Amino acid sequence: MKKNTSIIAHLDMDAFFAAVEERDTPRFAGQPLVVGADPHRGRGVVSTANYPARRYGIRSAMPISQAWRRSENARLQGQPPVIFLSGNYKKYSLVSESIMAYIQTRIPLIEQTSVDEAYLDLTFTGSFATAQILCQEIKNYIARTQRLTASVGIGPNKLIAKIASDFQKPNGLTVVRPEKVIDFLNPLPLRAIPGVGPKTEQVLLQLGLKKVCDATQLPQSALESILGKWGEALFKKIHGQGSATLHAPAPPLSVGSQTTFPLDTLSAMYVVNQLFARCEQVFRHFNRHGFHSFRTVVVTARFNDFTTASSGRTLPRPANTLAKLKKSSLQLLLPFLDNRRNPQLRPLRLIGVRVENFN
DNA sequence: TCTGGGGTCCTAGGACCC
DNA sequence: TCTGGGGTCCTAGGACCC
Repeated sequence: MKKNTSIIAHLDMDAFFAAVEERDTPRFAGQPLVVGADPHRGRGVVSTANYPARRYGIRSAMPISQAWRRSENARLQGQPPVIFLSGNYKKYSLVSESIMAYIQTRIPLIEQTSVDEAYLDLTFTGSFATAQILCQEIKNYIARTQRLTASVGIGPNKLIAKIASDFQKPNGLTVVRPEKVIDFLNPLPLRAIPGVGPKTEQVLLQLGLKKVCDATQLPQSALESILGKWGEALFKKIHGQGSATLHAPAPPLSVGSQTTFPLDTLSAMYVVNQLFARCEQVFRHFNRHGFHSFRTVVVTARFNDFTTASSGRTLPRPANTLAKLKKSSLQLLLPFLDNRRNPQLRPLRLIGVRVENFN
């Protein structure tokens, strides 16, 4: 008798925030568009670039000033400039809720991992062919009712589904049957493996490891000696092993808030006011989650050279008042405003506060 | 016109305890 | 009559993800 294979899908909305804006404003259709920070004021990054903007080399997390430069270069060459929008996150989350609610009417078990992504357990369909039809129906529904596209990957576990959803973006539907997993992974760059970021990629490239099939030549022990415990996890991933278990949403382990100042500063009054505003925000969220107390407070400071330091304290007993949060975070902040934890008295560009250890 | 904000997980050293 | 050895908690930093 054949072993029971799980069938997992990963659904990922294409350029979600930008696609919603494009949909809702007809004159934006087909134009390069970026949702993110205001390129004319302040500091920040690209949140989402639509596909025309990506053709200018604009990517998520790119400094908005750099995106602006790319837009200007394109404009000087007679191409349409980028439309920059600050984003309406309430709207995006309503669109997301509507899509996820529909999916739940079709599929008993789903795990939403962000505003625009979810895993779907399609094992109940009994075959990859039926699962594919169901996913196509969901894509059709999203296209018809929301005028948005999603990319879907289907595989025997969450890892393969996730990689597959990224394989043919946008508007893709990629099915990787269990017997095709190795062939699917082998030619991919190692960067396509979730968890391999810029640093790990660099380490692996130095060793001549560029593609998955380069790394699968190595025994697990070699990856472990290169990457430590993460090497063991990576070994499993490049061999296609992953979990097929979907998880219910769990309460957060920490709640934080941070802000980058418009200008770097060492003004104690300004920074303390900003810190207290972050404390109030954190305290609102802490209460909204229904937690009774927190026991650890962490303050983060980022200096004008972009180095980041944090200082935390676990209280002798759980606390649950805004006053206590402000008092603790102020004590943790002060060393960043003088020589104790800021040797050259570098101006601060960011301050943040986070609470952990809930009850 | 340098580099957001909200998170999770892992590591490593020191304190502390039995 | 040189420095045991786990286990757990705490702190700081870093990689990564959306």
